[in-house]
Amino acid sequence: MPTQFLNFDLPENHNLYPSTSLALGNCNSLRYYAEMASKLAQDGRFNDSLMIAESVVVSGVNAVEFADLLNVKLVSSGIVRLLEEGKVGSVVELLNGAMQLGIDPLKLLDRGAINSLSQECRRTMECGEIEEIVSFMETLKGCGMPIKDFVRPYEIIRLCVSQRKPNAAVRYAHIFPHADIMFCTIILEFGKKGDLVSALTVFEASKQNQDTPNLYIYRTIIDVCGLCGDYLKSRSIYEGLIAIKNTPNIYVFNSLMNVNSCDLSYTLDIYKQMQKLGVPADLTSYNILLKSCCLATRVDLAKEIYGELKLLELAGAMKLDVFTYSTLIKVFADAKMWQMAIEIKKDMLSAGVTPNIVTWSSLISACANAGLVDQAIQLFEEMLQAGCEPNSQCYNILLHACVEACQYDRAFRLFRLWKEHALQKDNCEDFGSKTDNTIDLSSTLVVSASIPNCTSASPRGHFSMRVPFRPTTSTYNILMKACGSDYYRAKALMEEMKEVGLSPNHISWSILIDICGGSGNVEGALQILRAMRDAGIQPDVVTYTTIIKVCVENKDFKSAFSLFVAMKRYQIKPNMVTYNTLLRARSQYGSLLEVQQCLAIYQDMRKAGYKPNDYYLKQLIEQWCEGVIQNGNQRKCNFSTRNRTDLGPESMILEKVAEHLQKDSANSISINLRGLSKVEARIVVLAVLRMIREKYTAGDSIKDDVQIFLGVQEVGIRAVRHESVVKEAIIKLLQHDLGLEVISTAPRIGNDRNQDGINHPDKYSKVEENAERVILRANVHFPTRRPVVLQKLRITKESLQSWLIRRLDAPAVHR
DNA sequence: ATAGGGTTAG
Repeated sequence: MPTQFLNFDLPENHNLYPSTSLALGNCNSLRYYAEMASKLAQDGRFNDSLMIAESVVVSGVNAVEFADLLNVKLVSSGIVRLLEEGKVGSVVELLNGAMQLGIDPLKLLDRGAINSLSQECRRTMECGEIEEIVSFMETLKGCGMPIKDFVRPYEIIRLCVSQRKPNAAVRYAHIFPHADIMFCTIILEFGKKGDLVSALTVFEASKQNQDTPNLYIYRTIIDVCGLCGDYLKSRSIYEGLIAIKNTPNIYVFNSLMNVNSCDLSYTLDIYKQMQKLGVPADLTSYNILLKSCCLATRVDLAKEIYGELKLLELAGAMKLDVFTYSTLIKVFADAKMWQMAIEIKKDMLSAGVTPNIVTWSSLISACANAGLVDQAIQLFEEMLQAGCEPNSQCYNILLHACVEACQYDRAFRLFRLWKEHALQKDNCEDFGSKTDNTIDLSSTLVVSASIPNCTSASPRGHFSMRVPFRPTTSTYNILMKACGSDYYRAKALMEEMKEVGLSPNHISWSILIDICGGSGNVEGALQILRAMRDAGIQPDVVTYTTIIKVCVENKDFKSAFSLFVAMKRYQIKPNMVTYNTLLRARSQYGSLLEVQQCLAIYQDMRKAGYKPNDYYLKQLIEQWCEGVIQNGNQRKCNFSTRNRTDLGPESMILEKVAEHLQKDSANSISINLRGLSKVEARIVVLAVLRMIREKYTAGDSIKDDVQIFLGVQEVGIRAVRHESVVKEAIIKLLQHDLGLEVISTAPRIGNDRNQDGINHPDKYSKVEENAERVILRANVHFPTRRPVVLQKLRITKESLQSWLIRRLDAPAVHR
């Protein structure tokens, strides 16, 4: 018997040894202890109450028998009181304690207590104490309470998601008998918030106590990868599934293909894998493949798939649906093949598939992309006649069609028409109820099918239908584009957007910048960029590219470059368009700094993984380098036509030039021509000379000879020949074209037919050539015995100096 | 349970 018992404030005549008396089978005693426990609970002394219960149970009494004798009202009032005092912990202990003794905690609770518990749940929820609420839920669930009635599971999940608490969410999921379903919901919710890290945490936790993977969860996390833009992650999740020798089902495959639809080759690969694993593709699989073709602009392949699908349909194995046809229409719409899109529509109708709003939108978009506004409007009317209600997106496509075709007035007329109808409707319904002058465009409007300016042969419809017209931010953005160069009109539209309760987004601001900058107002455009930031809208890569374009167009290269630096500081990754906009800034290079800046951008572009395939840039650099040779346009022209064929797309010339122009010219200059072709070597040498000239003009003196490394003899006769060709060309360039003094400072290898012969007797080279053959064979076993002979040229300091002075006397042509 | 349409920069 616990000694604490003695300290209790017990009623008179109590028996300190319940077990003894109970052993005597005294029913009254049991009733007595139950009452005592109840009273203690009423006073909030749960520990003591539990102690009695424990003793009773230990003495061999059935817990249920004892529980039946407890006074629910008393116990419940104690629970209510403690909850009011905020002592949730004690209540939890009581409930857990009862359970351990085999007493159903539900038997201790009346309606009032349950209400209090429910209130406590709500309070904890409102305080956002997610860990507490989950613990509480665990207890309540353990007691067999209907926790779903206390707090809706979705609320708890949302709280976990907003607080980024994946572990709490996992604990909560485990409360449910079918935790997997909860896991999916949770993963998806994290995904919708873009929190892939948390989603993955939940995913990993869900794998813990599972002998076989739940494919539903796998599918969900793959979808979430797509939602969060990390499609590569979805691949590793799929590989994880394959690694544990599990065959994914069609849902996993379809999701994986969908998430990776931006990569057609991968999608096709997965398609093949599923065939290999014996998972038959369904219509969704094919629809996703079509989507992937669409994204990859592979019209041919999409056609092929369509052909196969038609065969399958003929065989009765498939029934193409509205998704198939809509996607196909999109394929052709994007490819500007509007007739084909119309063909698909015919196919669809004859197959008995009804076009829906998406199909119609894609069809309208097909005409829009082809610049056929009348056709687009005709289709719009046809859609209305078919009883299909347009939505905002559809309106936007139509407006965009007008804008693309530069029919700005028409776009505004359509917009005004739709808006007026909305107002009419609004006035009819609650006339005079509006006190402010804001326009509620969210109501339904009546639109007549007869649209102004419709020159097509379409029937002037006398029907009208109820059409919801809700302009979106997109609608206004398109209209802002329709302002052409009218900056104030665009600005007014942005104001109107705010008045109707829409928020301008980064696109709206970018358009405004474009329009402002289009009129040559660089400073104004820069101001808008600042205003945008002040408004809390973060510029994106397009915003920056737009404003860089504005600067470039107005020859403000300094601002363009500093904007480029700024965007990188804001961790906005430039893309191909950004780089090209910057690199195409100049039609000719002047200063060394300009060239260095440009090459830095070029190198950055390469580092970012963009293919440097810019002939224009190469041409500019070559032009700049050639500028160092003054005499004769003839030679220059000659050269530029020749080198365009010589510099293949693989040429690393810009990289090489960049490398040399970055060198610190304060120290001695050296030029490394190893591995370069004749043409490339020429450009690099000229680039360095031009740099020297620029630096000299700026006040730097010539400190040393310029070293030119031609390469190391190591590859064999062929390489030697090639190198001597380069060497000859460079010597010719330096001596003949530029009048510089060149000294060859290394023992020559191979048959050099050059005339400069300062210190190379012919017999020496013969010996070397013979030695080469021998060494090549021996080299396999004794690599260290291979002689490494560096080919080197040197331009003397003195001749450079006199060259530079000559330069100054006769100013350069290319400036 | 999976899938589809609109707006910005070259």
